[in-house]
Amino acid sequence: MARPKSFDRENPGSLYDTFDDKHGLFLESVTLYRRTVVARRLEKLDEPGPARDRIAAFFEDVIRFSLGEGRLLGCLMTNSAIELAPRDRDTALAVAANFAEVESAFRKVLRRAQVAGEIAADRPVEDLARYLTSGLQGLRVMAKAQQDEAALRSVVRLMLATLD
Amino acid sequence: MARPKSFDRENPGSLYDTFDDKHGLFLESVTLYRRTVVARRLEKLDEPGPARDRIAAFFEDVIRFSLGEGRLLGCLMTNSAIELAPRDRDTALAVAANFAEVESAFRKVLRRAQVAGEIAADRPVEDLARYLTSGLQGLRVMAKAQQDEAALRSVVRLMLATLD
DNA sequence: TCCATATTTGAGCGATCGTTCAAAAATCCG
DNA sequence: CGGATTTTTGAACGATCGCTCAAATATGGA
Repeated sequence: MARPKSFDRENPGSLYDTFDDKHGLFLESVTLYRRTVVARRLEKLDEPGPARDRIAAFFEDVIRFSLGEGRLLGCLMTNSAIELAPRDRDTALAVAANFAEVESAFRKVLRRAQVAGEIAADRPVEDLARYLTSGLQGLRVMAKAQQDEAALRSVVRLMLATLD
Repeated sequence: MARPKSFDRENPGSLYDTFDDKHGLFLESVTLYRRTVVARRLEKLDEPGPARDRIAAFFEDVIRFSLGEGRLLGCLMTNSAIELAPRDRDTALAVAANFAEVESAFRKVLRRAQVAGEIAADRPVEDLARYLTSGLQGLRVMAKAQQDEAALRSVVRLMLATLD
């Protein structure tokens, strides 16, 4: 794990006073990330306007981020799921809770779309929300290997077609 | 990176004679993985029978692997995409080539399905193949966080519905 | 002001990392 | 056989890891 010199060469002690150990510091970082980065992103699904457009805009944002600002780092939750979750129970719990949160946000907007008549009332909202969450993770992986914006957009287009 | 003691405490030299360095060894491992594990899995898409059933069986295999034998390690290509690709050009190239290969295998089976009349001739095979590849990666991430077989299967069900 | 207490500091511990290489052992050739 | 060559061996290097703690400094109360 990268560590700025100011934290471990000049004054590692303060870090170990505040958090118990490296693992504790990491878990706190995950919590902070969820409360800021993830929360902010999910809020976008709640914005006014046609619910389906909100979902499309959400994925458009993710693509832009993945190919731009977040090209190197990607998403901490996706990275943690792949790198840490299988061998670290605490991380696994945090990641599972995060995915549940994302799913919940999708459910909310999908129900809104149903009420607005944009999505048929008999579509399985729970399954669709999970499907979108999984598809989101797929995009994050794909974006790391090929920076082809048009390709990623075509994936999103087919994902959104499932809502019809 | 895990290293069996026999390789680096008893005789690290032989390893450095065979491969230049740790990075070279890793790239050789990726190549071997693609030629064995990935190739074997993709062959399943070529087996006889209705093409759509082949795709369904393929994803069923992936779910079984992800929750069973591969629960801890997962897929080397997915892991490499997330962990290494953004900072290592060689890995990025190998992962991109791998995903292209997966996509190509999906295209092949989708075309077969079109010829057999199982999938409408006007469906965009290229986009669908990429969509399935991305969806596959999504499953691999989801499986690391929640070992819920029914949930993963419901995702696959919706993915396959896109083929209709 | 003076002492007690709290905070900041960075040197440094033992472990492991990626890697090298001299010495020992095995193998080959005449 | 014997000597030259190749292979095997594991000790060890410098860097970095996660982490600790005594000493230096700052701060608070009397």
